[in-house]
Amino acid sequence: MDLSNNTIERICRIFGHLNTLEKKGVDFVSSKELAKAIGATEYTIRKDISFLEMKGYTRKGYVVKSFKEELGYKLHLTQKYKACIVGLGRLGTALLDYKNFQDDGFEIVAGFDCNINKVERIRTRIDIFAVGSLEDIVTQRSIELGIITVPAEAAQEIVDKLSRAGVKGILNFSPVKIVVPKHIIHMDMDFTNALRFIAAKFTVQK
Amino acid sequence: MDLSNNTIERICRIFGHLNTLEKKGVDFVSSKELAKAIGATEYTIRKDISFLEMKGYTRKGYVVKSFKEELGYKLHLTQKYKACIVGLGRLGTALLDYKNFQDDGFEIVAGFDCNINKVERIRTRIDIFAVGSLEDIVTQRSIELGIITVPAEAAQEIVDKLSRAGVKGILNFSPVKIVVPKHIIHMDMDFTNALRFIAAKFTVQK
DNA sequence: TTATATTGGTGAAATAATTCACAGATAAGC
DNA sequence: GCTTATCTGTGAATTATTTCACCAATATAA
Repeated sequence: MDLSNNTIERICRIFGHLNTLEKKGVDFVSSKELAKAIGATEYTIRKDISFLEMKGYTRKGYVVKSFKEELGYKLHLTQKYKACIVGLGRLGTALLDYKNFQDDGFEIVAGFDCNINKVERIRTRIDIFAVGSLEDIVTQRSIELGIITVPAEAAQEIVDKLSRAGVKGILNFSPVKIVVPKHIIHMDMDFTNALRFIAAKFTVQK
Repeated sequence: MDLSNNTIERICRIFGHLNTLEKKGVDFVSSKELAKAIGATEYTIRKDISFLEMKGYTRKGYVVKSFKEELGYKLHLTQKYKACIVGLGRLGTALLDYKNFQDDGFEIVAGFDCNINKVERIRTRIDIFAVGSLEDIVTQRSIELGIITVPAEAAQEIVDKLSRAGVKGILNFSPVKIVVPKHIIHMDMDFTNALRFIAAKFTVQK
């Protein structure tokens, strides 16, 4: 398959919404409803779905349960993923126990920090280690995802460690551009830039 | 001005990078260097800059200091913005003290939670209130930005309160689509969807 | 049973965004 | 002082994305 980032992003949101609908006991959902739920047009949603070669039913829409399962299968969202968090400041420790991750099949199985004192002090049921043992632990535990919550100046070093340890994806919360090998998927979550974006749009509207 | 979201996003990142360069004492920066620093092509960067009707110097690039100032002025990123955080769970309290916000001119001036006990328990220098007084406080203190870190099911209610209280922008960390009046700018930060996106790209590459 | 109103699927059209190509400018080197 | 290499600015070309238009299917209602 050969999908654009926009399409993948929307499909992932659709998957999340289907979860919600399933819990509510909804059986069918139309492209129009999906579009409204994730903030897109019905045309775009139908095109996205057609890229995945999936089918709905005339005058009824898509069957929530089977549609979600097929989507999950095709996008590998049904399986569990093991993740680790590097940098146990306020944000990192908050994410250690972030319930939504666990609910969605992303299990945090380790936390790392360069401050040994912190490693001893944090109270959590998740195993905490010094950054020095990152590569060993990530390899041993077959951790596939790295979540980076270290300060900007340390981010690239952690990216390199995670890359060497063999993670397949990185979610970067530090506010700098990181350089990541092409075969590793990564995404940035820059809070400050998000606020800047909002502030800029106050005046520079499209 | 009439800029696309992509352009605004990149320009904001450029602004952030110019800050870094200025602190390092760098005087000039080329479109190629900027492109590398924020992950874009030099063509795109130059186009973005041309939309803002700003000029660089042949064979030297852009003057870091004045360029940053002009950018900050044009995009209203130089002024201070007052923000509040609604929902003081792990993430919300982490953001209360998020240093990068303050450094970038976004000042958190209030926190809100529906749990009164929590309001009394949290130790921070920022004023904490019950959600019941949100509209009053936001209005009184002329808070322009609302940061939402409540659970999914409470998010829309908070959006409505913030809207009535007159905020100009909303940064939404809850994992649901929120409905926001058109005149209010908003942006979503959905961590779980970010992980989904990464996992989906493992297999569905573009 | 028939008509009607919805709903999906999809090629084509329209828009949007990015990249290219190259002219113009000029700092640096010789 | 002349040449050259490099850097910006921008119209044109290309590529990507979204929207539209409309057919096919079918549940629902009359």
